[in-house]
Amino acid sequence: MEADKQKDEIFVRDCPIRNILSRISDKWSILVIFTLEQTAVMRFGELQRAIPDISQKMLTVTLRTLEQDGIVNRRVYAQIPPKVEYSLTSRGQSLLPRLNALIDWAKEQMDAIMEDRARSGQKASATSIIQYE
Amino acid sequence: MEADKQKDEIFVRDCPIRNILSRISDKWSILVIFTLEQTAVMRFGELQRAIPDISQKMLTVTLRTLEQDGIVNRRVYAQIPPKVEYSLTSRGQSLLPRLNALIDWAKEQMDAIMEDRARSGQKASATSIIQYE
DNA sequence: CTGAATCCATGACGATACTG
DNA sequence: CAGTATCGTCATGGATTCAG
Repeated sequence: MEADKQKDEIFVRDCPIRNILSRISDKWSILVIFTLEQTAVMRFGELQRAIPDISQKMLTVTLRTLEQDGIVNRRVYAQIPPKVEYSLTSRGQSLLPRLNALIDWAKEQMDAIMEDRARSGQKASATSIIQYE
Repeated sequence: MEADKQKDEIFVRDCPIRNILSRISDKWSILVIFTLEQTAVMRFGELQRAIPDISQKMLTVTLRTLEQDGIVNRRVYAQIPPKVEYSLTSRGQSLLPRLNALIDWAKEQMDAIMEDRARSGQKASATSIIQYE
């Protein structure tokens, strides 16, 4: 009734799986989370240097979303020049083991998948930012 | 040297995490995987009925990708009308525990996240396709 | 029944410039 | 230093149509 002009923005299907996956499966969230795992507390500029490919905009957006989801803390110091520190919340830390389980699986399967995909014309240069032991 | 006209399509950063996440974090893959977990072998039409929101195109694309990654099997019966059955491969099944760990976490945190997000104007109708016990 | 092919809307993302 | 604002590009995915 109230949805005459525009479509209903409420979609019937949004299950927990999709909700959580959409939160961490964007382009940069995982990378930020793992970067913060290695260095518990980081300033904005540090994160940017640790993840060279990310733009300021996307780093900001990613951090804001992670903050909204209670995965990272954002601590602002009232000083000039500004100083803002980011760190994982306990919820963010509780996510790590699960994420690691998934990534371990990924590493196990990666070679095989790459071979399977070879004839599909898949690129794979392996310079990764985060070191996996 | 060979990249004069066009940009290099090879991006320096593609780490295993991103590679695997990008494979399962599209809109439908997870849903298909979990649907196939519940009913081991399903025909195309069954999958479509089990996931009402998905379009034929996206179901096809999703299944093709999952097949390329060795996560689902595709079995074609040479008959008219066509009959195609999909099922999880062993690799697909090995993914499930990890995925479940993540989803358990998601369920645990979901309520809290929703409350945190309330003031951000987040929609959340909870009619999910897959039942979580 | 199981797709393939096409067109198109949306939103994610990147580059750049500007600011307290 | 840590953002915000704006704009352009491109991939994702939905609707529709055609086909074996």
